[in-house]
Amino acid sequence: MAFKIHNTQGKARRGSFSTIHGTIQTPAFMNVATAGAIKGGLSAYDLADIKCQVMLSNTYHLHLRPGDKLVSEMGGLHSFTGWKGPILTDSGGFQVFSLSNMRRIKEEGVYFSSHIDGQKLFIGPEESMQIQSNLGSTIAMAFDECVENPATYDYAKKSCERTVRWLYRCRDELVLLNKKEKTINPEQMLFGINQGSTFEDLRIENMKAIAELELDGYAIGGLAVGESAYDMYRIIEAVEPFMPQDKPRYLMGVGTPGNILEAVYRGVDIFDCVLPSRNARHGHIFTWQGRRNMFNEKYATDNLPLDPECDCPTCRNHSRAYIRHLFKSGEMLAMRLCVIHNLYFYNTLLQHVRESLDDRTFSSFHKKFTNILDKRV
RNA sequence: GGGGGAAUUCCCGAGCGGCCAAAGGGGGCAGACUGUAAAUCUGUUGUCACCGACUUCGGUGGUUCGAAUCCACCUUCCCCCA
Repeated sequence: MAFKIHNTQGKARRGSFSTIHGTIQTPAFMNVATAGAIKGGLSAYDLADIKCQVMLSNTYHLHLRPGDKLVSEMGGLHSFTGWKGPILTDSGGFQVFSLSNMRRIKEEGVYFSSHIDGQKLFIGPEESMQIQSNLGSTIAMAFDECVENPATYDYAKKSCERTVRWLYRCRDELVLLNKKEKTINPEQMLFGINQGSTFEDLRIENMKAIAELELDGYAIGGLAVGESAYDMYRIIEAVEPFMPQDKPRYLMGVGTPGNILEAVYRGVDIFDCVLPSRNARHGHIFTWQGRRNMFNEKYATDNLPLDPECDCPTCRNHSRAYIRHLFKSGEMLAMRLCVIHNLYFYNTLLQHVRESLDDRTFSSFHKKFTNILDKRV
């Protein structure tokens, strides 16, 4: 079995997930590299320095540019980017949400107008699987609709039933693709995605339906799209009992350090989020004392590292005053240094979560940090 | 020596009698960002007793009900001719 649970504390699970590109220790954070690179100027050779276990890339974006066929010709995403570890590719389902004003959803799939040049393109379940197969990622995500919030009950129900039909098509297509001769990763795995907006009964019904497919893992999608943290935790709690125990559970797009601790506490194993990298580029950093905005005047003559409790390459070498100056001067190094710090922080946070589960101190770790990490200092 | 032009809020720069505490940019200060159309976006930036009042547009003095805007002189800077 690919996924193994080492021990649990309450709902929280300490596990490992083996893939042909290496074993992922869970709970884990996946580092977002939408177009095949972590924004802010990080190369694959930087990923070890930020303790990255898994890289995440995007089907829609790589299909548009440079094209999945080209990536395939270049030997697949691993060869193309130089990252040899596990890669998860998101299916394009999030773009159904984020690019909602330039697409139309039909039963067969989604018609997009390219956000780059307006060109018409179609992505359905089969297309998404074909693209992800060409990319050769470790884990492919099912093509879904990330439903916007708030949604009506009727729309959420219709959408999530369609997403289930799409899931069957994704599964069937991937079985075929994995058997093809020139397939880059013949062992590409598939995760299904739970939807149902903020309606507990829809979420549960949907989870039961997709669990029948016995996929490699299960994700909770459609959260952190504007609903309250209370609703997010409520939905996780509602769905969790119906998620297979022996498969990794991935909460898509979440979240703040506090969100992640709360979700681990409720039984989630894997996360990804653009917050640490995007905020870093905007000068906002995460530390063990809370969040900081490096643009703030108070850091102008502050000679301490970003986080005195951090030993990332940035904190080992540079002061807050210097990094503030780099931002003020428009130096791209500012972004790179802060992205390195924030991702190191997230990956280290999850490492501490794992260690606390190993020695059964997660509950006090959770209690100690869940509130302070999201606060501003 | 002669002729012409210009001085605006931290900076650049609009404004050419009332709708001007004064466009726009820059800079400053602050906020947002959750499966990345984001090195982006938003707010704010004379003072205060801040739904109102007060002091600002090189200086001084005028014209006018009313002036950053018109007139006179002064100061400084720029350009052209000698």
